[in-house]
Amino acid sequence: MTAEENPPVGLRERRRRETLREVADAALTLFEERGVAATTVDEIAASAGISPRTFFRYYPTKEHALFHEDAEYRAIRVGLLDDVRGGADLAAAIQHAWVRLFDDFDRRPEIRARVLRVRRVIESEPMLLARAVTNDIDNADELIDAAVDAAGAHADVLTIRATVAAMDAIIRVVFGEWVRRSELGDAASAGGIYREVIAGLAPLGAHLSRDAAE
Amino acid sequence: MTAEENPPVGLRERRRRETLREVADAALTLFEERGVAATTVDEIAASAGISPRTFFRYYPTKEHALFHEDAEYRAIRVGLLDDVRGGADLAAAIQHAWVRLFDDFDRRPEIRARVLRVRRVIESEPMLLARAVTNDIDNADELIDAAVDAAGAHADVLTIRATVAAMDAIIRVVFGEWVRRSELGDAASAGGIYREVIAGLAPLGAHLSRDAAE
DNA sequence: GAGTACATGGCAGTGACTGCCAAGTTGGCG
DNA sequence: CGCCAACTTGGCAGTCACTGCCATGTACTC
Repeated sequence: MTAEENPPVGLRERRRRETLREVADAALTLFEERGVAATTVDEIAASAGISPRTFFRYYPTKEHALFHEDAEYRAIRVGLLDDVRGGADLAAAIQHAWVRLFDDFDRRPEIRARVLRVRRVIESEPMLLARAVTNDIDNADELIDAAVDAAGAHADVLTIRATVAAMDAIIRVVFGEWVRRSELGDAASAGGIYREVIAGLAPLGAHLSRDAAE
Repeated sequence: MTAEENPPVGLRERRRRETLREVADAALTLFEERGVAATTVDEIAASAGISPRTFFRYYPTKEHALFHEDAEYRAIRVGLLDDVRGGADLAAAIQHAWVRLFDDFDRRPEIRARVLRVRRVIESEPMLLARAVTNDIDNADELIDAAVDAAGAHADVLTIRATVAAMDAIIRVVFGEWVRRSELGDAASAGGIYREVIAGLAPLGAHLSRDAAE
């Protein structure tokens, strides 16, 4: 008996996931080849072997097909939520989650390669960057709720929001730089870039803690 | 002779600016009344007294009509660019520019009211929030270039990028909180919220400068 | 006052996305 | 096995955002 996830995986569900993935791959490839604007939903659907009407039952917009969340990504996110709900320091937990993902990139080239392809397309079109940001915002809301719950009655929601927003912004910069360097042929490590950014931000950090003391 | 801007303001240009503004107002009002998705370009155009075809000669998408940049805003941005090009500390200059704008809000209720209306609509639709972020990113590029120029040969572009991104993220949180509180009937001051956020971020700042020292 | 550059509006076309309906599949159950 | 119910798919028609093209008007130039 091949071990599958236990209860909620019927045969239908597995097919659905396969199709989801195939459509995402088709979209990614076409986006890379001819750009996002020049790719029609009809083409993506044809390339994935489904009708255009069905495409929209899998993804609400053509851009969404690019943001198919792979398993590793999801695992990291769930782990982060657990940590935070368990009372971990918010900023440290976020940092830990991303560093873990970045380390994964260095260890597993096939994951690294796919994420890099996706991020490269994202950086190439402002529209996609916008969608990526809305994704970040959605995820952030979940994280903020978790942190608020963990902090209990005396939760400082505003600070929690600001912390998450700042960390997200930093991560976006890391991805941007990662793509930029890789396009220059530099096989940069995302984790390395992250550490560079943190180091560079030390003066700003000092500035922040000083300002508050006034 | 009424003092106008000197060289590049013909009669045509003035009309254009008026129309730009009228269209933006029409869009804002309709968005507030019935939501962004439920408002068609035809309605906005009709309400502003132009044809739909002409609408697209003023704004590339219906969302863009919301992001009409008013004079105060532009003045602040230009001032910031000058400061940075003049060699001012980047984070301090950004902070200074925003605080100046926030103080303007407290002093001039009509500006405050309009910005608040716009931000309220923005916060109500994730897509608009995303557009706002991409706008910020575009403006950021200009600012980053200025900072890089000012720093000369030994400019640390990555740190500059990260600094600007982090500050932008913080400002977005401020606007979000400002809208949230104002919807609760609380006539909050954006400047006050900014100071609250900075104070709350002190531990994160300390965290950042400590991490870098490791 | 004529000529030119530009702004406007209409028209037709493409492409994203939705609701609706008909046909095919799948899964459960007697 | 056979049958019903639930679900999935694809086609069709419709709305709306947005674009290129062209004819007509309006503003600046000399």
